[in-house]
This record gives sequence, structure tokens and C-alpha cells, in this order.
Amino acid sequence: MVTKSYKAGAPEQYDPSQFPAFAVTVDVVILTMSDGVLHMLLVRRGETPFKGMWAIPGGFKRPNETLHEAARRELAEETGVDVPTLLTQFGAYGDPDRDPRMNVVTIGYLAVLREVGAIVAGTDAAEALLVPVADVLRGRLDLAFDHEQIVRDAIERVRTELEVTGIATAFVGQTFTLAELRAVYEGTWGVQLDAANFRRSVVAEDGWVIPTGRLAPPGPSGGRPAELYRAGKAWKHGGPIHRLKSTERKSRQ
Amino acid sequence: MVTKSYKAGAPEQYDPSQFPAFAVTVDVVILTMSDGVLHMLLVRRGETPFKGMWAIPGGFKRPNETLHEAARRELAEETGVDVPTLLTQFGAYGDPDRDPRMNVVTIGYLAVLREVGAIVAGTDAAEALLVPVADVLRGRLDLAFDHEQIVRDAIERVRTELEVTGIATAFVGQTFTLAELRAVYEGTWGVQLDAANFRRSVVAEDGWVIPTGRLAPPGPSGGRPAELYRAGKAWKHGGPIHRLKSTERKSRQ
DNA sequence: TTGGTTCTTGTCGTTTTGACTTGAACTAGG
DNA sequence: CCTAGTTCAAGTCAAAACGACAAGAACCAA
Repeated sequence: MVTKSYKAGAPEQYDPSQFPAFAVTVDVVILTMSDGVLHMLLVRRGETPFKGMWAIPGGFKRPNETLHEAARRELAEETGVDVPTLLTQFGAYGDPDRDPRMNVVTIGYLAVLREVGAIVAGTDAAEALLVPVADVLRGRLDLAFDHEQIVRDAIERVRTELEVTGIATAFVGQTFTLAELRAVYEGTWGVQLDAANFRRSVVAEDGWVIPTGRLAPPGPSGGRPAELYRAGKAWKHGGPIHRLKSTERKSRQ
Repeated sequence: MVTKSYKAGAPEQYDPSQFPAFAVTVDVVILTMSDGVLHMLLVRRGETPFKGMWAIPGGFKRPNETLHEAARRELAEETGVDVPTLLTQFGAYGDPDRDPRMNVVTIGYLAVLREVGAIVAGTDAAEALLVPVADVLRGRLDLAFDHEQIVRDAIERVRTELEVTGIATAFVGQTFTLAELRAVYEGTWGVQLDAANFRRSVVAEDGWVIPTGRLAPPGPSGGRPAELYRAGKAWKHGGPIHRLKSTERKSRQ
């Protein structure tokens, strides 16, 4: 028992100096889609504890900012990307021994980016790493603190978020082809989706994606030019709109 | 800007004394089903700030316990119920001005109970109140701090949780009739479900509910005795198992 | 021109869904 | 004891959704 100076009973009666102090941090799991594979950003710790190990980018919350603002600031500091949207809180972590030096409670945020190259360019290349999330989920990388568990929760969250909200369009550009959007689902869920059925279910939902009328240039191996779409306003930072559970073809993994 | 004594740049380099201290609390939204209506527990604040106002039960996290343990302790202190399960974390709140006196970050937990009478009996009756959540959602009660927003998030969470997990069985007893289980969905979603279709979709899912072979005594107004079921082990504290989106009949509300 | 690739459109059988009906088992009231 | 009312179980049925597949369109490279 490491109980210090705080009154155990009598809740609602407190005094700033009488209750345990915690450091509050914000950790951001930054996801992006690269070549059909879901990747995440890791940074190398320069200080003890866990010096030299890979970790999720994050930092201390300041007293005069909200949690969301702190997450946005950390994202901007680490990647140079300052997007006001697509920053989803997914969990809080406060085990007593998660930081060996002090009591730290961290709030986990999930960020989705589409630019890949610019991300690592923001910081020192030797200190930042873009790895497939599958490598982390399989325990191939030792992460600092309880960051592996945090990553697991983040991935589980983005998978259900993908099914229920319109977060998928955050992975792709301003305009996109349905093949690109489909790759987001396939890479995140680890499934193969039927292109025809995917198209049908996506287009059927009203306001989900809207055609621009333009065509994308075909890939290097030829193929028919795909129609370009842009994200409908329906999904913008919000509740359950889209629901894609069909169009499955093969089992996950 | 109220920035105090902490280094703005150079993350990963810190010292316990150099960074802003926060109080960390845990607030528990305690839900129960009473007469087909979703209710929640409120307690009256005895101290400033917001003295005399209704609030969600909660309290400070201790340095030597996890967040989950803190939530469980608060739940036990407030209701006398000590259930190891069905305590779901749903959000963290840390706006700078959410507590006028100090920096407080609170973690929101969601608890589901089935016993109704025993809840308020735990504390002083004048200081505890079981109200329909609809009253809170409609803004009829002024809650302390940002607790109204916390409640909104909790309700939204339990609604989707109901759809995706087996949390519904936490509202009912050890054994239950399908009518009781259906009332949970109806009360939480504010819809009317077709009894026949509800039965079909619930029984179809394997391991979701399992029949006991016994019958429940019919109600005071007669009627055929209903079969008694118990919760399948499939849902126990876990991932997406059940999915009830059909069996709808009329629009919500 | 031919073959290969990718996207779009269409078809088809199965499953699921939503609404409804029928029958079974009980209570209450005459 | 009989009947009306109530609640639950089980069946029916048409419409919609789903999953799989086939065919056609539009591009590239050789």
C-alpha cells in the first residue's frame, strides 16, 4: 500500500493539496493506409524509462487545454499535420505501475491520416517509424509502457468504427475510387471483399459517397478507369451512419 | 494562458515536479431497468461546488488502484453492490474549466444493475435518487459539472453496446423470460419490438441465451407461462457477439 | 490485334427481415 | 364450468438484403 496523503472516506470533501496528484498524458495512435496494409506511427524514446524503445507519440496535457486539444497538439507536433477532425478518444489507462516513476493516467486517441510520406518527414527519420499494425499485434515489437495494449484497443476500435461510422474516408484523399475505399476495409479487417457487392452497398447508402463525375487514371497495369467519389457530408464527425457488414467473401486472416 | 511550471517542448524529458498535476476521478453512470423504463442513479452533492445539485456518483482515484478498481469501489460504496463485471469505461473528460477549483480529469464508467430496491437503500434516501434517464436527456435536471454530457455519452454507449454485445442480460436476473429481455431493448432504444421476431433472432444466435426448461409464473393478468432462459457464456465480458438490429417495428421515440 | 487487367453492371439463388396469423396456456369473472 | 381476455410460442409469407458469379466496358502492353 503506497497510500499517501488523502482522505479515504468522505467523498465530495476535498482540498487540492489533500488528494493524490497524477500526471495526465495523451497518447495518439496514428494510423494510415499504405499499399493496402494498415500502418501506424511509432517514435523512439530518448529518455528513461524505456529509453530506446518504440512508443506511441504522446505527451503531457496542459492545464489550460482540453484533452482533444492536447491530442491535436501532439499529433501536430509529431507529424506536422494539423487536422481538426478525425481524432477519436478510445480509452483511458491508469494502472498504478504503468509508469515506474510516477502516477500517470493517459488518454488514448486515435488519428487517421492519408498522407504517408509527409508523416515521418516531420521528425527525425531515425526517431520515427511507420510499421504495419499487424507486427505490433503479433508482439513482434516491444513497445514502452502499456502501449501494446493501447494499440490493441485502438485497432479494435477502428475496426468497429469502420463498420458503424464513415471513418473509412479519412484514410483516403479528397477524392477517391471505390477500390481505394475498399482497400481500407480489406486492410483493416483482413478480409477480401467482392468489388461488385462493395460498390452496391456503399452507393446504396444515401449521402455516404457522392460521385464527382470525373475518372481516375488507370493504374500502371492498365484496367478500366475508375469513377472518382468524394466523402458525403453525412459521416462528418458523427454518429452511426454507415453500416457495412455484408459484401464479405472470405474469412478474416 | 495559465501555463505553470512545465517544459513545453522536449517531450519524453520530464521530472515529476516539473509537470502539471491533476486530480483524477472516476464517475460511474449506474443504470437499471425499472418497469420498462431506463433509470439511473444520482446523488446529491453535499459540498461546494455545485452544493445541493444532483450528480453522478464518483470519487478520486487512489494511486494504488487501477481505474477499473476505482470504479468498482465507487460503485460498491454508493450502492453496496460489488459486482466484478459489467463495468464499462466509456470516456474521459478533462476540460480545463470543468471543475472551478482545480484541474480534474475524470474517467466515465458505465455500470448495469438489476436490483432496483437495494440500490437507494445503500445510502441515505434523501441523498440518492433513481430517475428515468429520459428526464436527464431532456435537460429537466440540472446536473453538477459536465455530468449531463457524461450521461449523454454513457447512454449513447449503452445503446450501441446493446446492439453489439450481450450487455442486455446484465439488466435482468439470473434467469429471465424473453419478454423481460425484450423490455431492456425497448426501454433503452425507445422502440417497440415484435415479440415473435425478437424471439427468433435471439434464439437463432448460438450461445446467446440458453433455455433452462423451467417456466416463469404468469403475470397477474394471466397469459401463457413464459420459458425461462439464462445468459449464455458467449457474451461474458467481451467482444461483439450478438447483433440485434432487426425485429424492429416502429421508429424510435 | 491480342491478351491481360481493372472497374462497372447485371443476374440469380439463398438468407434475413418485418409484418402478420394461428395456436397454446394461463387468469378472471360470471 | 364456460367464456372472454391476456401473454407467449410457433408458423407463414412477401420483400429486401446478401453472397457469389458472369458479362461487358475501358484501359495497358506486347
